[in-house]
Amino acid sequence: MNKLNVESIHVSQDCGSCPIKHRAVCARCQPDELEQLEGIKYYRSFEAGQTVIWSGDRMDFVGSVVSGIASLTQTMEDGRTQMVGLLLPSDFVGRPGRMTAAYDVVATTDLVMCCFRKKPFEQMMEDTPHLAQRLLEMTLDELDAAREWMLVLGRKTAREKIASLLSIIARRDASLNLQGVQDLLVFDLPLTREAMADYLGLTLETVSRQMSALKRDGVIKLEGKRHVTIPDFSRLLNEAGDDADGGVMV
Amino acid sequence: MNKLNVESIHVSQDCGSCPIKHRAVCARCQPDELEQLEGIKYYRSFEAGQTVIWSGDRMDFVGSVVSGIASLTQTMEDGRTQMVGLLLPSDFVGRPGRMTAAYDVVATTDLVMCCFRKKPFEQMMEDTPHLAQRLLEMTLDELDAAREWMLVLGRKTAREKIASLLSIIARRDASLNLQGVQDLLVFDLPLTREAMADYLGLTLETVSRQMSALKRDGVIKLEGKRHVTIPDFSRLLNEAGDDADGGVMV
DNA sequence: GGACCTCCTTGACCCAGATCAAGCGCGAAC
DNA sequence: GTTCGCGCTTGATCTGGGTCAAGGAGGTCC
Repeated sequence: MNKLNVESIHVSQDCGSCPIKHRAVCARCQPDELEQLEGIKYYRSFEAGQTVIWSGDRMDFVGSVVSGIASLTQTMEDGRTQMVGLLLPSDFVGRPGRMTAAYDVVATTDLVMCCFRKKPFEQMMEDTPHLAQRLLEMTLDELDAAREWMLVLGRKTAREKIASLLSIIARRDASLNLQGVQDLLVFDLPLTREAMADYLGLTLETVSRQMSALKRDGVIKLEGKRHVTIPDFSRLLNEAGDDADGGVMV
Repeated sequence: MNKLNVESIHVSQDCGSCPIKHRAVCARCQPDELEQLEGIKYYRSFEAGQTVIWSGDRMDFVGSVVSGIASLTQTMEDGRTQMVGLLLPSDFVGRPGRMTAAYDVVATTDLVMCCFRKKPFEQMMEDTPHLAQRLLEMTLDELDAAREWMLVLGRKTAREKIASLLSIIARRDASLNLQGVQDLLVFDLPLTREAMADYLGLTLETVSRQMSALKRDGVIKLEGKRHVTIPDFSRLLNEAGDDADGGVMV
């Protein structure tokens, strides 16, 4: 797992065969606009655990996650940390018009990013409305997700927090694999217990205990530490404190 | 305080003299675009405590807060509530392209909004890049604020949470009154203890106790329940767990 | 004046989750 | 094989903030 993933380095240079072309910032672009983008783009790969950029660093690119998962993290002076975003394939990194990174960006799994040089990207934003329109849409979605997460952080119990996180990962995983949310869901957790704790505002011990409790109660099944099976998704949603009505896909 | 505020109903119909014209969605619009906006806009006033719109309701307008404060709130089935946004003058309400409201919007103080009919506003968004550009900028700012708040909710102690909220209100109040953040700041809290608790993920008892503690320790002074004096802003920032370096204005 | 709000404060007690600590499982390095 | 070390689990104990309960301050209405 720690040796370099060769496949992820020799990535497609061609937007036409890009796996995220339907959901990324460039999703609305016309062929000529894509061509323009190809001229300012380049790929970067990171191994799990590597830091993509530190908060406060000068940032001369923006980009999309092509494969793998990255996390946005904030850290207080005394070391307390809070994850404030989970970046999945097609998610956008960086902010046009801003010089420096506002958060630490860390590769949670092996990661491939499609980066655009910031200056020309900003210029294109002004010229081609398609880019800005799509970015607005994506930013509004992220804002909704952040607000959803504020409810989790502010008002949910530890058990509900874990169930919320699992249901989000399960739902997204199902949507990546192009299948609806069925009753039976199987996936691998892409996060360590510590990363889960940082996302949920808990300690890793509490995460571990609640995972054990959900397993004991039959809400989830665990093989090893990471392989999760969810026998009844609406049960999980119930545990998360959400309405159990919707297995609605995003 | 509960009787209708007549002044706030007879509001300006003229964008030229609008108090938020430099910061609202329309800030980038050209004179002809403003004229077009004037054609689809109307004002609405609300008394403190009134609900502007309920989550899930059909929403056929978007708009800006002109004066007063509104809050975005999420509620769980069992009644637990979390405030997920504090809307100040110039802040935008609603999401173009979405049919229904995602959150409860409540007037925290007496409130005046400048509303645009949604359909024609969406059309204008497509036609005039200035609107979409400004909205993107504002949405990115809100996303940053939401992420900042995730750190507060997930990792800060009750005392730090209160200090964080007070510093945010103090800073914004200073910026509204067009004065920098000085050492001595005075303002009226626009929130009840309960609203503060809903924002901070605490109970109102804890809010009250921590306010008393901060007063006892000389971090703040209180006259009545709402009138706050901050004798040393950097001290407050310290209590909030933030770097005490910056009295930087936004 | 008194009655009755609403908003807030304070005290006593309790519990969910943090903290501190020990140890397990498993893959990598030697 | 043995020895690391990392990620994780589990137990014992502590504590910050929740819960329950009583009452105060100040405003409005009669």
